[in-house]
Amino acid sequence: MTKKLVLIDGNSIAYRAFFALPLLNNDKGVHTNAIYGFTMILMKILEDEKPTHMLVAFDAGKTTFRHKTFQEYKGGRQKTPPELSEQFPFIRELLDAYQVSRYELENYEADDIIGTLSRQAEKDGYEVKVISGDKDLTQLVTDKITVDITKKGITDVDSYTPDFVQEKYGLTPEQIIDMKGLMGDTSDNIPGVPGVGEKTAIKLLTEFNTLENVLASIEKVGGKKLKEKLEENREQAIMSKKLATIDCEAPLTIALDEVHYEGFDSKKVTELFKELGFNSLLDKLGTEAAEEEIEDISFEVVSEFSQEILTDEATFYAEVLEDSYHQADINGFSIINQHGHYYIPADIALNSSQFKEWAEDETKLKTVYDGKKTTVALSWKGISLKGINFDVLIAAYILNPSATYEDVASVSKAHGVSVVQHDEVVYGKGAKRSVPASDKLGEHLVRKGLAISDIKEKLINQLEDNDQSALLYDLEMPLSFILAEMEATGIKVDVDRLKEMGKNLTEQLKTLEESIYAHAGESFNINSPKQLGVILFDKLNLPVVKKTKTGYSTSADVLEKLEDKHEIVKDILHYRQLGKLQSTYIEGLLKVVHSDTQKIHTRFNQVLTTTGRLSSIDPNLQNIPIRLEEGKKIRQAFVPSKKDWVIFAADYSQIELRVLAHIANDENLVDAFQNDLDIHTKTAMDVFHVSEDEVTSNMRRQAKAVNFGIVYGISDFGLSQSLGITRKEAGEFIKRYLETFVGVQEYMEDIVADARDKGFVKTILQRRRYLPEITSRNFNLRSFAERTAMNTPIQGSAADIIKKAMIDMAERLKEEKLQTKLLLQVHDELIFEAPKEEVAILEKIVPEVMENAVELIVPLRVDYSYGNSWYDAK
DNA sequence: TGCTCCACGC
DNA sequence: GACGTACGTGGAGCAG
Repeated sequence: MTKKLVLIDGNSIAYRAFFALPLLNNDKGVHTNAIYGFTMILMKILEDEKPTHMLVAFDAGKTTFRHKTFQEYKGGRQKTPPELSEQFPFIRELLDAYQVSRYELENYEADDIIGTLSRQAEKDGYEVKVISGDKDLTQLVTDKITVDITKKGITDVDSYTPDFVQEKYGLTPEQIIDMKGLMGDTSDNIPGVPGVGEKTAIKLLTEFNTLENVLASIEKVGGKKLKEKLEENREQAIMSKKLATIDCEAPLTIALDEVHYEGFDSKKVTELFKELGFNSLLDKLGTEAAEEEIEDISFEVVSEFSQEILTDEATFYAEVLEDSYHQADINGFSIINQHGHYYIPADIALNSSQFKEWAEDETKLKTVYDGKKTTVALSWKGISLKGINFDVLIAAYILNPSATYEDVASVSKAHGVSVVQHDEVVYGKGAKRSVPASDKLGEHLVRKGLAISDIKEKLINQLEDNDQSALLYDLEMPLSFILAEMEATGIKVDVDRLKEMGKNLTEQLKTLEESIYAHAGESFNINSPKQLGVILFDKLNLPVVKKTKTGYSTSADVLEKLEDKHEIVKDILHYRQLGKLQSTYIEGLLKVVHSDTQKIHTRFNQVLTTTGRLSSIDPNLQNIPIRLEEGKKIRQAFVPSKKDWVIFAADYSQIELRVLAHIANDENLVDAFQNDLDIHTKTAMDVFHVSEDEVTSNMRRQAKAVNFGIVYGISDFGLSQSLGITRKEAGEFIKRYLETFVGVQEYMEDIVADARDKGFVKTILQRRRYLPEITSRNFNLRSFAERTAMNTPIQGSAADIIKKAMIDMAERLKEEKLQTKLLLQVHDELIFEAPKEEVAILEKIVPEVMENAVELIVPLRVDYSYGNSWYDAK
């Protein structure tokens, strides 16, 4: 058996873990995030790599031999935060419990220890794996030495092999140090050659191979400036290279055979986990031994279908690599069932009537990952997918809406299954993204199928434990089928109308542009905040109201304050407004209209927001203008898809505040809604202690802003911004509001306490959001978590309600045998298209269904309207 | 290509 | 007392 050595860059991994995770702490007030992250990585490595030898290297002390070469080496670094320093002793203790060797050496960095040992091990025939967060280590890569560099998360890594280095940089691993010599490294304060970045360094090294050769052949280097820079910084480059070079002959006092890994001391590890409060890891520790890892997989490439493949129950995966799945190619399928693992090339499936029959048979049950995507992609191929009975993606989202769901691997790895690689690894990214050869694609798709099928049971159990099964089966999954239909249906756009508006805008913009240039006395790019700032604040000497990180702020609220100071300002505001309409809405929408049908097909992301709301992309149809008349006209271009049909829109009135009234059971608020009062006026009356006819429009505006703040969980600062008052005044408002609505005040206090206690908050339909930062000692993090605790149940329950309404509505439309189609959802609003003759019945059933989606202690109210376009449905 | 600024909706 | 303060999508400019 080959010997396998794993070397971990201890400091680097501890840092990565510390910054990647929120500042957790255990019941004794010890911070544990770095320890926790370190443990996760350690467990993962032991499981994935099964090393025979292992060592964790640490940096020793502050100075190393490199400081003799360059005093400022690693200068300007932030001091290690005390919250991290205090965790190092525990990390050492952890390693001892795991019986993993650790080592540090005076005057040397962890890099040098790792370099020296990896070279020795390679010579002795070991396979070597290095784990770090520092890309410098990639210089060590050889056929036998692989370096894993952590990415954004903590357990997610890029594996650097010679091929990977070649692909990423176009260089050999040895050339990494030449690259550092040229470009320097700001994090280590290595200077390099000024003006030379990664691109230039790679170009030079591709041509000249080494830094020394570059410097010896300066005359051959293209570009006069570059030549000069290299000439001037010759010494500095050589020194930089020397600094970046890992010493592979450090005088270690430890030998390879001393770092043999024999397995961990489970008693000590358990004890330590208990002390640290790592309960989830304790569970994992227990199950780990039982779990078998699938290393190699086998599968069959299907060329013809049989009963064996198209079974009554299966995991079914369809791959779509294009950005959008509308009218997209499907690149292949996989099916996992009791008989085996199958890869089905796209054309085999799509040309098979047996496959179509199976896909459309609702008694053939399918476990999927992203059923909506699968359904829509297949619907464009004339296949109406039925029988989905479990969606792993949605289940994972319900269990934790705060995680990001990028591909099957990200979901399965989060649930401890690692049979599948990330799409980026298999397909590449950016310009390099491509479909691999059939066998590689097939294996990847089968692995996805296996991962989906592997995590299913775990997800089911967790949902059951959390009382969230109904949320999956009765709300989110049925909703996904409705969304699929909405997306596939699309909404018709009057292209000529959009173009006409565009022409009009172009003219207006031209006029404004001329006027602006005349006021400025010169022409410049009005769309550039930087150039605009120079004109307004340097040339015209207008007072600076606000600055951004990079210069003057020119945002609308700033410009509004300057409106009466100079005529140019009004024009700029107008130019901005129209420019936004032109670029985002006219040009943006025209770009995504399907030329054959004149329809727009958005995609709703059902697994993105932490509150349970949907989002809409490509295009975003949830932010079409409505506030200002000029923008609202865009809605005239959204029309019914058939002659004699109308657009029918219905929206909930004040749904979030009604939800708040319900959850908080606030007597005053409940009373207001039961009597159907104007809630902002009522709020103004109570907060300002005046009668209804004494409420001024300004008082109502302020009350409205406070209500808005409550709904969105903004801070006193946020409220002060939206009202243009001081923070203190805003705080005063909030205080008075809470004194008026005591039920709300109590709710706010209780929900925060509850979140602190349980670690999460939930909505009326059991949607959860975890708030680990609610116990943070960092004021910002904690305050944010507290506002989130107050806000998520409100916004999330409102999202639950409209989702439920969509399901009930689809059901009702079917029952009534109507042709009406649901097209869009905009958070508290549903937009349909309908034949004129169905309007009468819609006027009855739409409000009825929406208002009765759930029962609250206050009534829900729905307003509706219809017309020849979305604009007219107001 | 990735970041910043700005602006639209709820 | 400071901290940096609903969320989401997308376009334009700009630096490297």
